[in-house]
This record gives sequence, structure tokens and C-alpha cells, in this order.
Amino acid sequence: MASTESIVISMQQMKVACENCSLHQLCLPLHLDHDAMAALDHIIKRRRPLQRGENLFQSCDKFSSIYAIRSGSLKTFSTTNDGQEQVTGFHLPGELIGLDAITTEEHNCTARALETTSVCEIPFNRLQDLGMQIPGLQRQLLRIMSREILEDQNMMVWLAKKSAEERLASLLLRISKQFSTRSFSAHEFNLSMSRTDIANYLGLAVETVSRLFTRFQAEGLLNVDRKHVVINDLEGMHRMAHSDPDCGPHEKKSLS
Amino acid sequence: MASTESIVISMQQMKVACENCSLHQLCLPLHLDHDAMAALDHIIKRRRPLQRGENLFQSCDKFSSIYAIRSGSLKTFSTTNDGQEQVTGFHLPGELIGLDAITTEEHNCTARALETTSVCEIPFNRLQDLGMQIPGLQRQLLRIMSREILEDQNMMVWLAKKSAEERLASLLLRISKQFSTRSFSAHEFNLSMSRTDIANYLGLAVETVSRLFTRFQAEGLLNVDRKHVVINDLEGMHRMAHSDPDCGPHEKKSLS
DNA sequence: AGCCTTTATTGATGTGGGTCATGGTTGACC
DNA sequence: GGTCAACCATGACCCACATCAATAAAGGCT
Repeated sequence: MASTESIVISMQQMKVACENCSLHQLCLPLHLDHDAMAALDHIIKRRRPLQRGENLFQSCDKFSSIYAIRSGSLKTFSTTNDGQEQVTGFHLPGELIGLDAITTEEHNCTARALETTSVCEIPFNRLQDLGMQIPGLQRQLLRIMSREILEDQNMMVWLAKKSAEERLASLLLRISKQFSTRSFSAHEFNLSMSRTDIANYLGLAVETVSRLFTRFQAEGLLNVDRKHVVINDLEGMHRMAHSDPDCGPHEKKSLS
Repeated sequence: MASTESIVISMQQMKVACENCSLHQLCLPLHLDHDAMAALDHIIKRRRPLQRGENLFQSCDKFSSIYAIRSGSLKTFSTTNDGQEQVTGFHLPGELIGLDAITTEEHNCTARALETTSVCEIPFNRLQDLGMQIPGLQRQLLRIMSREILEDQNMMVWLAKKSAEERLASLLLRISKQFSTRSFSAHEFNLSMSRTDIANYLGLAVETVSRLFTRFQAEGLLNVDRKHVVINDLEGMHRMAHSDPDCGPHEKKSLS
């Protein structure tokens, strides 16, 4: 038993080496040379995968690292002063989370795995030190944060104005896009989050989300069975979301 | 005429020297030594103040600088593909704008002065160079961007869930707070933006904003006459916004 | 298996705030 | 002063979505 487990772990470690990681261009698309990549790889901590429901970090935890998501998914949420949970985002592979904690030096939200999820932990202080040596790295970090600001602002625009159906359609399209860039089907996937989380995130009632799924299905846009979603009419979904196929509000713009 | 104008400009230039600027701790609260401050001061470009309606930058302009607001106010807005204007923010003295353009290297929104407004222009490339020499500066820049991310996320939470009255009350409280930290009255001020801009920003109809002002007045919370606002019951406004006096959604957290 | 909890669906009903329409102010310009 | 264009206020109406309520289905326990 112990031996198979150690084999599993060492294979995992091989797989997560930054240089070989299929996601590295999404984490830090720097085109670093081999040495720089090795240095970056060196500071990254491996962790055992998180199980569904486990927290990566919690609100008020001291900030020390940012995290790159390798597989699985998380939600981030904060708790309002009256004890209500507010979902602030769903985070899918290739995204970096924890950036909002740099300023306060403690986390402002809790990040909880929605399914079995593996992440790379990047200690921020060591990343900063490395940034002093590799000029491009600092700039890249600024660029990533800038992108996050931009996306959040788009999201704000979107939340302020969009109808329930536009919101749900946009979210589904974002997830679909996400899967397709990971070479999975853009048409068929499992939602890792509950209806409640979706509703909370979108600022809607659960019942509304549920009804929308039913309606989208009735209109032939998709088939849904609990968490399993098959999108039949991607273009129709785009029309529903009232967003151009490539500049939707949820769109994660490529850094190229 | 020419001589008085040159005197005005030189006084202005004296006043905006970073070291003496009453806002410098808000722009870049670094506690830099004199030399570092001088270096920072040296790269900052002065501009003549913007008149109401003038653009600081426009969507799709090439990104080259970030801007610190010294006085006055601006709105930022983007234009949706169907030609609608969407206000993404009101920006008051002490704030830094343009950070969202780092990633795309062009501006994604237009920044327009709502009144006579003066800003410091900080060329980003030169700031980056300076950052290589002054380690704290890079970190501070990351911190400022992180704060922006945090604030935008709070704003998202807030837009997703809050009622019309909570939205307007929060905005008024943010403005009030803003004035009070600048040693102006927290109770009495002029709104620089139109009802239409407010409604657009808050994701409401103009009529709703108008009615809310009337209702707040009827309830004795404030007095309003066109742009002029007197808040009679700050605490009542906080209750209306459903936010603790010091952790409201619109709150610009001090970096301390 | 059986029980319990959590999650999802669906229907009935109510309401916040959007939309439309009208009229009043204010200020810029001739 | 008159005219025109923004801007703002207010009433009448309506609809999208929340809320309330009931049921059903799906895991997770022992």
C-alpha cells in the first residue's frame, strides 16, 4: 500500500513540474528560458489534492501564497456581517487565485474545492524575490493582475445590467469555453457547483436558476440532468447571453 | 496676461511636487526616502487641468501611463457593442486609474472629467524602470492593484445582491467618506455626476434614482437640490445601505 | 435496506423597479 | 427676453424575478 502511494505521488510530482505542465502558459506565459523556469519551478510547493468541500484558504488567513489551479474547481466566497455566504467567483484550471489578498496581507474570502482539485502553491515572497532577478516576471505579474481588474470590471458592468437569462447563459458559455480550451468538449460537461452556488453568484434566486435551466431545455438550447449539461445550440446560447462569441462579459481574454 | 499665466503654472508645478503633495500617501504610500521620492517626482508628467467633458484617455488609446487624481472627478465608461454607454466607475481624488490597461496595452474604457480635474500622469514604462531600482515600489504597485481587485470584487458582490436603495445609499456614503478624508464636510457636498450617470453606474433607471432621492429626503435622511446634497442622518444612511459604517461595499480601504 | 439531509423542480402569488408618458427647471445661446 | 436642449421629477402601468410552499429525487449515514 505504502509503495503504490509513493509511486502515485512521484508521478504526480513529475507531472506538476512547471516546465512540463500543460497549463504553464496560462499561469505565467513568460517564455522563460530553462533556468528561469527551473527557478520558478523550484519555489512552487506541491500539495496533496483538495477533496470536495476542503478549503484552500479561509477568510482572515494570513496571506502568504497565490495559487494556480491545475485541475478541478473552486468557489470563492465571503461571509457578510449577517452571516450570509456570498459567492464571488468560480475558479477553473489555469486561473490564479489569492491576488486580492496582497494588499491586506490576509485573505478576504474563503476558497473551497467544489470537487477534487489540485493546485500549485506559489509563495508570494519568494515570487517577489524571483521577480527582482527576472524582470519579465514582475511585469507579467502586473499584467495578470491588470487582467483580473479588467475582468472584474466587465463582470460589474454585466451584473449591473443583465437579465437572469443573460447571466446564466454567460456563465454556461464561460464554462464551456473553459472546457474547450482544455481540449474537452465545449458541448458536454458536468457542473461542479450546486444550483444554490450558481444562484448566489449570479445574484438570483435558486428557483429562478432552476426554471431557467428548464426553459433553456424547452427551447432546445441544452439538455440538463442535474449536474450534467449538454449544450445543443452554442450559437443560440450566445444570442441568449447577448454577447459576441468572443467578447462576452465572462470571457477570460487570452494573454497571447 | 502671458506673465500671470506662467506664474499660475509655476505655482501649480510647485504644488504638485510629489514630496509636498497632500495626496502622495494615497497615491504611493511608500515612505520613500528623499532621493527615491525625487526620482518618482521626476518621472511624473504635469498636465493642464481637464475641463468638464474632456477625456483623459479614450477606449482603444494606446496604454502608456497610469494617472493619479489630484482634484476634481472623472467617470470611466465603456461602450457596449450596441452603442450603449456603461459607466464603470466614478473616480475621486487620491485614486489611481488606468491599471486595467496594463494587460491589453490599450485602454478598455474612456475616462472623462465630470468637472475641472487635475491629475498626475505616471508613465508606466518609467515607473517599471524605477521599480527595478526601488524594490518597495514594485511591491507597492502590486498592493495597489490587489486593492483594486478586492474593491471590484466587493462591488460585484454588492451589485449582485443589493436593492436600489442600498445601492444609492452606499454610493452617497462613499462620496461622503471621500470628502471627509479630504477635510471637507462629510455632510454637505455637490455631486459632480448627473442622475443619468448615477443610474447607469448603479444599474438602475434614472427614474428610480430620482424617486430614491425624493424618498430619502421625505424620510429625513438628506436634503437634495439638484446636485447639492446635505446628509442629515449619516447613521440612518448606513442603515439604509445595510453596511457597517467602516466596511461598506463601496469603501475604499485605507492602505495605512 | 431505511432514514435523514441536502438539493432540485415546479406552481402560486407578490413586489421592486423598469418603462412610458408628461411636465417642470435650469442654463446656454441668440 | 425667447428658444432650445439637457436634466430632473413624478405618476400610471406592467413584468421579471423574489418569495412562499409543496413535492420529489439523490446521496450519505448506520
